[in-house]
Parts: sequence; C-alpha cells; structure tokens
Amino acid sequence: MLSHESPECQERCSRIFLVLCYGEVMNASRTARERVRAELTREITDIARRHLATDGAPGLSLRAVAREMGMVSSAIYRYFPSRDDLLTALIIDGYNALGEAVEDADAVCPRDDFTGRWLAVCRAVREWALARPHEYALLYGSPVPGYQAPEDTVVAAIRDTVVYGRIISEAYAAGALTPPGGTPAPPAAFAGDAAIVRELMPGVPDDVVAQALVAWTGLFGWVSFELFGQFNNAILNRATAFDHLMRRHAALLGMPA
Amino acid sequence: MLSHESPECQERCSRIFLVLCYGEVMNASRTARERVRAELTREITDIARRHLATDGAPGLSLRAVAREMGMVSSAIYRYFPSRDDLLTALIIDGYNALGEAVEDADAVCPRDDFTGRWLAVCRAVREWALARPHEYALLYGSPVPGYQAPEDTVVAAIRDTVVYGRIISEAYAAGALTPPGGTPAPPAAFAGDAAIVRELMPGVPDDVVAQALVAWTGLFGWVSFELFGQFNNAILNRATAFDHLMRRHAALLGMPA
DNA sequence: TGTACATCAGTGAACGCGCGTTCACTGATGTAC
DNA sequence: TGTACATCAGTGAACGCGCGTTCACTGATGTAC
Repeated sequence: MLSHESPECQERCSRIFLVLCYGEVMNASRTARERVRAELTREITDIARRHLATDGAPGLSLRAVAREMGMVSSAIYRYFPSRDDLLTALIIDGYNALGEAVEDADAVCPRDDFTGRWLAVCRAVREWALARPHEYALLYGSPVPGYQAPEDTVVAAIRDTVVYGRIISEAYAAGALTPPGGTPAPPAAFAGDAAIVRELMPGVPDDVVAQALVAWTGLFGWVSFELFGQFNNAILNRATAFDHLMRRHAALLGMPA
Repeated sequence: MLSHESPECQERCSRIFLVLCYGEVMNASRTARERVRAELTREITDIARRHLATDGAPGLSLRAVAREMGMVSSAIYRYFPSRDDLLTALIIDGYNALGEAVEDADAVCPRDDFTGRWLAVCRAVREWALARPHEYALLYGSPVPGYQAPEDTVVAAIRDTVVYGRIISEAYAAGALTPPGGTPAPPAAFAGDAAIVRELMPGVPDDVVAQALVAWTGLFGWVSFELFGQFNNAILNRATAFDHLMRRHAALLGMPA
C-alpha cells in the first residue's frame, strides 16, 4: 500500500483514471474534437450516475443512457467499450468523490484537534452517503452480480482511509491518543494480518491499530445500517445518535473529549 | 417492539410467515394435495436460494426457477403471486436462518459466560454470512431496486438482535457488565431516539445501550466489509483479526475477559 | 360405494417489453504535404 | 492556401437473448350427497 503512495504511482494511476473515465488524457493542447469527446464522456457518466440513483447498479443500462443522450445505443461504444467499463468509471468517480469530501472535511479543522477531525470525517462519510445512497451502495453494498472490479479502483478506494490513517497517526505522534486500558492485547498474528492497515497509520502500536479498526468498521457499519434500512422503526433522529456513537469511538481511542 | 414480542403477535406472525413461505398453514390433517403443495413451495424457494447464490437478488428470475423445476413459467404463479413475494419469502427465510444460527450458538454457552455468548453470536453471524454471502447481501446489503419489504419481515429480521439484547440485559443484571469509564454520556435525546433498541435490552442504562450499539454496528460493519470486498488485499487471516476485534468489543462493554 | 360437481395444478401461447453487443455504413473533422 | 487521405463519431439494422405476467385451456384430485 505504501508503494501506492509514491509519486510515480500516483501519477500513473491518475493517468489510468483519466483514461478510464474520459477516454484519453486531457492536456493543454486539445483539439476541438478531443474537447467534445471529453465533454460527452463526462455527460455519459453524469447521466449514468443519475440512472444509478433511480434503478440501482444492476439496472444500469447502456441503452437507457444512450436514449437520454439522444444517441443511438451503439454510439456509446465509442466512449466505453462495455457496460462494465462504464460501471468501473462510476465506481472510481464515486470513491474519488467520497475521498474528496473526506479530505475537505478534514482540511478545514485545526490540525491538532484530532477529535474534531475524526468527527468531521465521520459526518462527511455519512452525509455523502445519505445524499447519494445508490452510489454508496455501489461502493460499500452488495457486489454487482457478474461485475469484477479491476485493480485500478484501489487507489481511489482508499482515499478516505488514507485521511483516517493520517489522523490516527498524527494524533498518536502528538500524544493526544492515549491507548485505552482494560482491552485485550492483539494476538501476535495481528501485526502481519493487518500489515497493510498498519502502513496507513505509521508509528502506531498494534493495540491502537486494532482500536482504530473498531472505529472505522463502526462508522461504516452504522452508515450501512442506516442506509440499508436496518434502523427503520428502530432509531429515530439518527443524526444525534450517530454523533454520540462517533464521539464515543473517539473516546475509546483515547482522544480528548 | 415490545408488542412484537407478545405471544399473540408471535403466533399471528408465524402464521403469516408460514402462509407466505409455504402457501398455507401446515397442520396435522393435511390432504395429500396440501402436502405436495407445501413440498413444491419449499422446492421453489430452495431453487431460488441457489440462484441467489450465483446471480444475486436482482438476477433472480421466476422463469429460471420454473425451468429448473421442470415447469412452465406460469405455473410458478400457483405458488407465488409475483416475483416480489418470492423475494419476500427468501428474505424472511434468510432472517430466520440467521436468527436460528445465532440462537443456537448462544444456547450452547453457559448462561453466565456472557463474553463467551457474545463471541459465539459474533462467530455465528460471520460464519453464516461467509457460507451464504448472497443471502447476507440480500438482508444487509444494498436494497434490491424496485423491491419494498413488507412489514411481515420485521419479526424475523430482529431475531438475532433479540438474542443480543438478552445477553446484554442479563450480563448487566448479573453485574458482569461494568460500564466503561471515560466515555461521554449519551445526550438526553438518545433515550427517546433509541427507545426501541432500549426495549430490546431492558433494565440497561443508556450509556450501556450506546456501547451495545457500538458493538453491534461494529460486528456487522466488519462482516459487511469482509464480504463486500473492502478487506481484499488489506487484511489477511480475517478470522483471527475478527476474533480479536470482537473480544475488544466485549472488553469495551466491560465484560470480563 | 358411486356419482356429479367444484377445486386446483399445470400447460402453452401470447403480450409487450427490455437488454448488450456487432457490423457495415455515411459524413464530418483533422492532418500532412 | 488547397487538396488527398486518414481518422473518428454517430447511424440503423440486426442477432440472440432474456424477462414478468395474463389468459383460456385440460386433466387430475378432492368433496358432498
């Protein structure tokens, strides 16, 4: 995962992303044709994203998108070689949008307010998910039957987690994250099994890594429960309950209140 | 939610469940025709469940099920009035199967080994989900587009949660669940917002209810991450890491190690 | 115990709709000399 | 600056397939007298 953060890789991957999403690399000296192409490609993904919101991923149809574009269905193949490639573009776009929301939420907090940064990340995830439930479902819900995500999604997929890891790492380094007592020590195997998670929060002991995993799975567990209907008729006013639980997670990490 | 636990409601709902699943109430004096009908209805749901495992819920097709039954597609309508009703039966069956697995896991533990009971529940959920990923996705993953779950699913849906609530409640009553210190108190509104959750674990203070929610969302958050691919290339040997995290949740609830 | 009737299971054809993908094609846009 | 050629975008028809649901029907099973 560290290698994913090297500048070369970032550069290569963002090129792959652009190629995947917009059919080609955009640069300064684009011809008019290239401009139109990029624009139409973006229009296709925008329409597809809207269809996602009404019919969900399994119902996403190239023909329906083409109709709305005012094109004949086969014309879409100039832009995406298959339905799966369009889905991949939507997934990457989604991860990036969520990642950006999380980055932005973190960025406006004072650097040393670690509890505040964590809460900002939590709220960003939840609000992003509530605003675009089908996109969240595409990323964190049931896998789309018959669809196999390519490796290219990984960089985008962990953008939010990278932010989270940085918060934990910096909080621990600043001494603002005193490990909670009374919890069992992780087994020896944990270090190896979760090696990649540990790399996201360098310098943090396994005990804290484990607790960080508790908080992260707790965040997404809540959001999934809320979005997928498990809280229907069970929890009212979910915003305040969510807020409290996430504060609680911060406290369990040993962050100041 | 309390009203759902009254004997009358349990009785009425289990009748609804049987009617939904098997087309009629089974009783001692069934005619041969009724027996065949019940058998074929079960066969239909079994085949549908298998199809679920390969194509997922959105791809579930009455025609495909009929083909495998050796029937003409319209014959299915003798047993299920529509595709949605078949889906509902699968969902209720799924919740009941998971609920039963959880009940069984809890039942074999010594009553006063609350940590053991909690871990048994966790493992039962995870193992059930890993064994039938598409069924888990049907229950806890993205909602099936265009499908609206009827109210009848509620009783089955909370079977596992009822077991969990009982463990928490009994542990607290036995004094084996000392509330963790250093965590923020739930806001005043929490009691009302989570009233139904509180009813599942009677006699337990809000602070513990909140922590119990942390553990429960943590359990399903983990399982969803694991099943839906979020741990791919990130966490190896997930069983041991899962075990540790769930032990940690027990400790955070103040249960003995 | 036997007959007349009602109920039910399953058939087969049809309606009306959708989908992804391929392919030969026209006409417009861009490029090289 | 003008022409010849190559590239590209979009068309329209087709292939081959799928789906849920309705409806009039046949023939078997059950029931009431």
